[in-house]
Amino acid sequence: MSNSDYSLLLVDDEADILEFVSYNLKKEGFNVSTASNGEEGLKKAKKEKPHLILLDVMMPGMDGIETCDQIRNTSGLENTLIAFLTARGEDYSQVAGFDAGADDYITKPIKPKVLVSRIKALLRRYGQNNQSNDSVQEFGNLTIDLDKYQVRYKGKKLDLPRKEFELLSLLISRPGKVFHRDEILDKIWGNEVVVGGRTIDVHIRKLREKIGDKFIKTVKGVGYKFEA
Amino acid sequence: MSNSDYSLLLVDDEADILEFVSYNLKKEGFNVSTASNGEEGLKKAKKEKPHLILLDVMMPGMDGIETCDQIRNTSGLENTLIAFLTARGEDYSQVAGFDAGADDYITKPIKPKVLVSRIKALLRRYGQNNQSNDSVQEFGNLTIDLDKYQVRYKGKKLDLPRKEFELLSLLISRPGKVFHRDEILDKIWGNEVVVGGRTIDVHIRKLREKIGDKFIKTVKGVGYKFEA
DNA sequence: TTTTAATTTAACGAATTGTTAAGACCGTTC
DNA sequence: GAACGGTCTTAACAATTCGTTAAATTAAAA
Repeated sequence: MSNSDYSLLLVDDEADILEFVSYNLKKEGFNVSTASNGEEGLKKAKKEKPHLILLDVMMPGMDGIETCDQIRNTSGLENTLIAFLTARGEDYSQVAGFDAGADDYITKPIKPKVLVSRIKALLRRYGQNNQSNDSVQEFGNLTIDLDKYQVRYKGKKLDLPRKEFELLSLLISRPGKVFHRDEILDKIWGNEVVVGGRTIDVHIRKLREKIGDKFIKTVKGVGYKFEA
Repeated sequence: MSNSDYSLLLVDDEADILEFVSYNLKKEGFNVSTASNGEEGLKKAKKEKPHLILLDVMMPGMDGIETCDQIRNTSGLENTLIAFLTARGEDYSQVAGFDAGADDYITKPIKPKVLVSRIKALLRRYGQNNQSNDSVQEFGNLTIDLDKYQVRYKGKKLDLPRKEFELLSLLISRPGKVFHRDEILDKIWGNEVVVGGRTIDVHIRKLREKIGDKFIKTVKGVGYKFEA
């Protein structure tokens, strides 16, 4: 799972901080949305169901602790990750924060890199809990499972030899994209290995033998591509 | 679930801290065991399988980061919670800590109440999963009990030697997934042990001798996988 | 048509894994 | 502490699968 698979909600009343933190998180690929007070945060949380909510503690109106409480009591958000992000490092509020059901309590100032590390650590566990380890991709009657080195064609299991499997994986990694012969050699054989000019073709042949001619297309003079 | 249902392992080279922290955690009802260096910590972790490990970063010999790495690569401990507990608040080590797979990074000095809050937060969210593990898995006429180091094949009890059992457990931990030879060596032999190239095969052979050829499949050039 | 590139086949050689047996190692028991 | 039993590792060789090449054939482009 990459960062772009996760959505974060950032709640803080200070526009500067909102912008600075949000900028840094977006740069890392996260999907970030923001709210400038507790009420708005709660509303957006309900609507967007983000994976993680970053909450400022001190806010006018509904403060962070209370917002956290409300979130925890909202059906569908009981298990959302919540981290306080605050300038106060006092014991009282930290303990209170955890008591309100927070998963982390991060004190400002904090460098972006460190913040990102913490967020990743939180999400890492989250992703595990909601185990959906799908390394499986489907294209019509063709299924490929990267982890299991397993290809299914028309429901039948196929055990492809390594090079064939890697070649297919590569093409599938970006469906539609044409991979130049050089590129294929680089990625699968490595640039120090030298093989004859027809080697790729033979493997393509064997693949087509097994999964039919529809998926792998030749682009003459250039290379091959996978098409769904 | 109360604190007394959880066991913690505390690893620090300073006896004072070990005693102080341990005292405070015990007072809260946790089952606490201690180790005064990385090697000892790793050993105890393997034996006791605690719910959470508190690791000092700076230690003579194997430091916290390395210890964390090793723990993460130990079969059965991949998902154990790890929190660094350190006097250093530098960015580098904090990021490095999370990169090593830690779940929290706590900087000293910290008041006992706050520490307990953090620990509770960690256990609250993630401690549940590793609880009440069935530890018994069934695949047709094959049964494996992780806790009891016990395998049954066609109703017969099999007492597998340790390495064979660990190898089987590893493969079974993610049925279908292909484990690369490197990966197997890492997880079962550890990355500092060097063994010959045929060692894995021989163990696989012995396993197949005992549980038949149907379960363990070879993926040539890659590794092995378990299939139900 | 001529030329160039891709496909297909079969066969060989290389690389990987399977198998067996023997010895090293370790803890236990007498 | 000597003998024993089981485990782990290594080494040597066999078996198998895989990858590559070459050469003939077909298809596409100029």
